[in-house]
Amino acid sequence: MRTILLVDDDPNILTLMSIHLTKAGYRVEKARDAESALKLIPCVWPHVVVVDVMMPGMDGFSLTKKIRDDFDLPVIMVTAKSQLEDKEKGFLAGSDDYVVKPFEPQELLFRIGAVLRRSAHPNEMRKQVGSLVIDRKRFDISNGAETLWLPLKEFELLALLASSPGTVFQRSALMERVWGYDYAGDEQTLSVHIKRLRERLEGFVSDVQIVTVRGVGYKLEERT
Amino acid sequence: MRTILLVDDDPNILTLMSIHLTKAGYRVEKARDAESALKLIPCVWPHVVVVDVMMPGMDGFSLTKKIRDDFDLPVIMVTAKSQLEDKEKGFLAGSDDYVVKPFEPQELLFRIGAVLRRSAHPNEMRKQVGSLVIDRKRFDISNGAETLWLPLKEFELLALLASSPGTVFQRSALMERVWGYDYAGDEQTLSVHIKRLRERLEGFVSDVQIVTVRGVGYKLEERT
DNA sequence: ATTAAACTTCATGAAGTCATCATACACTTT
DNA sequence: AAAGTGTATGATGACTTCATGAAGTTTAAT
Repeated sequence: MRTILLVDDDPNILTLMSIHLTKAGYRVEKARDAESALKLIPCVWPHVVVVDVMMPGMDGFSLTKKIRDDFDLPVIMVTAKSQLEDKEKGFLAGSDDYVVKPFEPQELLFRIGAVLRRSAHPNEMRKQVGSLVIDRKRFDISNGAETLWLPLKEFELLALLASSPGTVFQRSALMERVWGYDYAGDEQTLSVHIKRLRERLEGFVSDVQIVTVRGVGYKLEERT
Repeated sequence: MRTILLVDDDPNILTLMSIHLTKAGYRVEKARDAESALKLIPCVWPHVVVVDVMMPGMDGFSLTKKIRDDFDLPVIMVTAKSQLEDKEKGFLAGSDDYVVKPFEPQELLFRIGAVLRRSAHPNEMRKQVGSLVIDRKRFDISNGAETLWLPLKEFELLALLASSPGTVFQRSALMERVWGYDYAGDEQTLSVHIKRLRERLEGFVSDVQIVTVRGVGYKLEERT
């Protein structure tokens, strides 16, 4: 079952959309403002976030950007702002779709469907690779017998690599997604974190390892 | 560089959109109808297809469905049909976005950008020639039984040659695309890499080989 | 304020890739 | 057959890239 997080300051709209989405078979979570949405995301890990632009406090553009930067989840913006420059701001913030109010609830459903079809879900709550289980909700990993807590960066690195085991992630891509696209720090920072992560994994699981692909990046591989 | 395939029976619209897209840095291919679009796709492998709904012959809905089924490429539908049931047909056919005419060319650009950001580009990720499979995602090659890792340059060379088996690539073209258009190094560098690549392939696959075309370049050929 | 943990940066070294050169070979042309 | 051009091959040193250890900085908790 797929979870949608709705963010809108108008409780009527929230309820209305919620009804349609629930009827269509989605699990729906609601937030009245950006701040609570950001707090909610790590708990419910929605598959898509539907964001209203005009809200008190942090607006929809900033929220979208933050969701994309911090969680890399798909976002659909919903708003009465139909100006081209608003759409531009929306897509620049990282929105996957931009729906202008008023719209038919059905259309939102179609668009959610389209976004879900195309999206990888790098942030699944629980992901298993070999005997290694990465649990985003508890923010720890386990090997069946014991659980281990990892520092933030190492956890995110591992979670990202584990989102597609076997796939090589370019160093630049890892940096972008763990540190943010505009991070200007040392290239070697990544190497150091990979090293520490390896040290921790070594004593913890024996059937999963981080492999260096020289000139490209790293991948998480299941040893056979 | 990203390639967009435009499919529309109206040559004016085709030209207009083409100008905007080219200006935005995309490579643009055009087709006047569904049939020629389907023929063109395997040749140019676009990253996104922009499809007009109303066309003589096969319409946009059927074309979209076929593109999704046969090639799994992202599709953006563009049409004057603004009815909800048309949108439904569009999204059901597998469309990734649906833009109603008239629209600002800029908006199409934003939406193409959004779709590209989310798409996995399955065509570029895996390619098979004979028994040889080149996997860009895993950054390795396999012959059905075992997998082999290649150094960066060799892998890119092979991937490029394999993108169009049987086609001769000029030496200059290979250099340009693997080393960059502004590379000023030795001409023989390419020969050396081809040699190493051949050595590795020799023991690995028996039905595919790199053939020298004297005075021109190289091609990847399937031995029959 | 003190301390510990996490994170970043820096310096160094090892491993491996890559570019280059010299030379050998193959095909073409005269 | 000889000269000329284009490609193959082997060897080598320069260069990249990454791993690692350690020092320095930030952050958070006590």
